[in-house]
Amino acid sequence: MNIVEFAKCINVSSGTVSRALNDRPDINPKTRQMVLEKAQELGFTRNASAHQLVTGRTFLIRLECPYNADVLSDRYLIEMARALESETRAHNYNLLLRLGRRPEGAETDMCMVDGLVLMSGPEVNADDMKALTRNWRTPTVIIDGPDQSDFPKASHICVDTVPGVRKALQYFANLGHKRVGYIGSGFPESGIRVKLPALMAEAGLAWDPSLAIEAGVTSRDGFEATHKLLQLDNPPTALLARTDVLAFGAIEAANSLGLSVPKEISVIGHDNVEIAALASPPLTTIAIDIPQVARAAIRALIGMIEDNAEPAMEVCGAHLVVRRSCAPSPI
Amino acid sequence: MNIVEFAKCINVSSGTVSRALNDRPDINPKTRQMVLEKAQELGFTRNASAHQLVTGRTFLIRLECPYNADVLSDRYLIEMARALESETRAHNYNLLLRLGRRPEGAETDMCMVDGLVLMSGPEVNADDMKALTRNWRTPTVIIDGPDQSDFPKASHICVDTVPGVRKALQYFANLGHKRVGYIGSGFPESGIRVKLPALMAEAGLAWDPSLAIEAGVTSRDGFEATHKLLQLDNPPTALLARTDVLAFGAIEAANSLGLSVPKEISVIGHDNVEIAALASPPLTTIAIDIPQVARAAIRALIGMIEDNAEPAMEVCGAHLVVRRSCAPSPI
DNA sequence: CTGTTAGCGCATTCAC
DNA sequence: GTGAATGCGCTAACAG
Repeated sequence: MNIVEFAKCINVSSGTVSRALNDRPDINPKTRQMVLEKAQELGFTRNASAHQLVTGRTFLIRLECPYNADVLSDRYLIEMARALESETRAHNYNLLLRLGRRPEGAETDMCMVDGLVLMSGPEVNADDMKALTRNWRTPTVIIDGPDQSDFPKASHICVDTVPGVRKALQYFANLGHKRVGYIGSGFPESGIRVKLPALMAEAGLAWDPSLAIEAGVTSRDGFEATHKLLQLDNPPTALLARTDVLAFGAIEAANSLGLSVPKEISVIGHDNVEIAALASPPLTTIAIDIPQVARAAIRALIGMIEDNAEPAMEVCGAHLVVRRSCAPSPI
Repeated sequence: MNIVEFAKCINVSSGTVSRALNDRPDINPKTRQMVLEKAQELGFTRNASAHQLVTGRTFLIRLECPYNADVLSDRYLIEMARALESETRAHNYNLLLRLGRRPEGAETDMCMVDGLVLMSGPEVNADDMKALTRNWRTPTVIIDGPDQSDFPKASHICVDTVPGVRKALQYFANLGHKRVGYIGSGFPESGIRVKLPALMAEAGLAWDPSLAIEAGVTSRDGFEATHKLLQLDNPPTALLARTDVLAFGAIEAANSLGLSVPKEISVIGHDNVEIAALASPPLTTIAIDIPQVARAAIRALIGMIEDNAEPAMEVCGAHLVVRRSCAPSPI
């Protein structure tokens, strides 16, 4: 049933139906009410394509993740998708999902969107971005790291882990720890590693380079790094790991040396991986407030779409999820 | 630029352009070639909404996950979304994402789709399904467990974990294990628990009910259950856990009793959680072949959409991902 | 406030 | 093989 048939059924014109459906002011409230009720009753739904054609709006937002996420970012991805979806839905938009790199060229896209959410990632460069946005003709928000790429036409939501690290170190300091070890990965580019001395100082902690050690990615790597660390003459009493997986390895290493976590040694991870809460002990970890990021992103995007707002820029800092892997310093 | 303007630019009629774009036979191949090249050159893209209006097709498929996944199914969800997205894209469709339960009523959906992929889940009932599909007017494929719900108008892809359990037990048997323990959760509804005696027999393993023990969901629960199991007079040499998280607890428990995995005790998990590959030892686990499920689902769905095919039904069994948490029986 | 009507951009007849 | 004309279902502008 189309709008004119439906209008005939209920003895009004198609114009009136359209006004009711679109919540226009120039209609008698009682008429609107009646139309809406009848629509429900007779199961009339307007044809979305025709609506789109004439308004030029699709109420579609596309989420692009143009990289092949490694296992560790899966959690981040699904949580982000979940948050973005619920946020777009709250604004009556639908979320289109596109994962992974696109084969070059061949973009016969049977689908127009009102806005774009671009997740930036390690393997994504400026040209990719430009291609994805078709030269920024569509309102776009980019979710990326603190070193924001320079795309003046797009909104930016920057997720910055440094505040989380800051809180973790402060937390250690408050628990009386003096010697804090760091198990990193990807030295030297790893942004955190270079900022560590300053962050330690900020928390009132002494900085000892021999306590910062590079590991790989598996829990075994964390295990081995921790083994070395704990066999130092003056070992750390607290450990900050670059990822939760490394942290799990660290806990294992401590246990294998007869040290219990958190009583004798405290551990903080990073990522808030799904298992972290279910591990024993439940892992304290640095986490990004994903719903907050999603909220900021969609707010900025819809501002651009609906109110022609200027590109916005917002920074979302990580925080600390306190569970049970930390305790006061034994020393 | 619309189709008629573009046509004028290149001195043909809009009809010809349309024929070229839609790959119709009744056009001179050279003309088609020319039109396509010019379109590329001038950056002409046809308006998707108008195309949709006139053809009634949107090339949109919606993925519905009408339950609030617990952390453990996140991995399953993201992997499934990834696989479905890549599969739909291969067929030139776009994937629309909808997660979580919908607020009842209020379905003013600004969006028409050609097909629906419904992930069934623990909290989903028949009425939910019916509401989501608008009484099965849209081609639908349901991805659910082996106890398929009876929706004759929809295609079904059933994921069945039993074959995975079968392979795990067979694997244990081949390694010479005689006493295999089971750490479950959610007794007695847990389908696997009731089938266990038969499956054990099938693998040539003796069935001892005292070796099947119920645990909760955290790794601590797995730890405690395993502790009990290993202090039996005649303890198992191999352990099958209902989830990877329980398996991690089991490994910890074994270690704490001075037993090394896999040398002295073998462990198999279930879910292929992201950390499983990065743990030490890397965990052997029962996993679903998600890309296979996605392929089957999209194939069935597109058959219904494009060829008016009958609802299909396919079963996808789980398999075993062998890593390094199992070894020959020490006894 | 409501009915009438002219497009929106495209695919698809029908003529040629 | 190609061009011209009709209609898809809706919104918005105009007339009453």
